[in-house]
Amino acid sequence: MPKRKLDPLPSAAFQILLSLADEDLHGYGIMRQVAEQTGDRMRLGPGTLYSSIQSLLEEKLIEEVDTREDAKLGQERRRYYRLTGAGRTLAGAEAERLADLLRVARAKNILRGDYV
Amino acid sequence: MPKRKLDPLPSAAFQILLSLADEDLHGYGIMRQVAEQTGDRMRLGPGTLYSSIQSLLEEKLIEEVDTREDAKLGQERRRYYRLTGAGRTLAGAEAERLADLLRVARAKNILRGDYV
DNA sequence: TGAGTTAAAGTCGTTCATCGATATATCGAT
DNA sequence: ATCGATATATCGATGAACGACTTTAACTCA
Repeated sequence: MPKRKLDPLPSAAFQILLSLADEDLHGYGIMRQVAEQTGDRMRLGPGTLYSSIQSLLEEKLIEEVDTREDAKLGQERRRYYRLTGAGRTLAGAEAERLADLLRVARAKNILRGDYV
Repeated sequence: MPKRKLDPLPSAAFQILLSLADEDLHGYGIMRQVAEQTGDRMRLGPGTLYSSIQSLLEEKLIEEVDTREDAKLGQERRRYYRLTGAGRTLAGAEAERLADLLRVARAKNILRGDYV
């Protein structure tokens, strides 16, 4: 049987899934969204960005959406992406995994103990 | 100025720091502790384990402790490691970073919203 | 109008993290 | 005496991440 790629989910891929959780975005928009979402502490360079998008598409965790309704000329270069059901599920599982890790960290007094 | 290694902190390295947060352990013990800590969802193979230990030592995030007090014969092969102050600080910073990510995930309804 | 900036998608090569197989040796139990 | 667990370590392959670079188009504004 063919081994699944993106297992474990690379952190760049998780960032991308997160950024698409509440809105469809194009590549460049994902870049900005990730930077914003992490308070600029994490940036996706084009290398990581576009190759991650490629894998996510292959695993059908995101899909490209036709934006014919975007009638603005000069916007055709944009390629919008949307989270699939599988993508949302996987992002949730990854978030749970991180939450477990944080529980461990808190139990060991690595993190101050207030609500995360 | 010389660029710091382990920046960003690889997830295997974080796991190791976590496993050392409340007790000194030797390599093999770290393996088992990581597996236990993550409910067996994450395992460190020897390749990742020993090369990560190497980098962590170089960056003085962990240190080797002489276990002369362990008088048991036949245990001399064990090499015990301990978290340094810098290691604890860095682990904390990484945990904060993950906590931030989880806040984003929760805000976007990726994670069910109870206390992590 | 033309210059510079930002938006946008992408390629390429390098470095580094991760993994699994393999090696080697000791220990405890059967 | 042999087997499985303990224990440390190396090696080679794969793959993730990064940054430099490229190309094209649109926007700003002097």
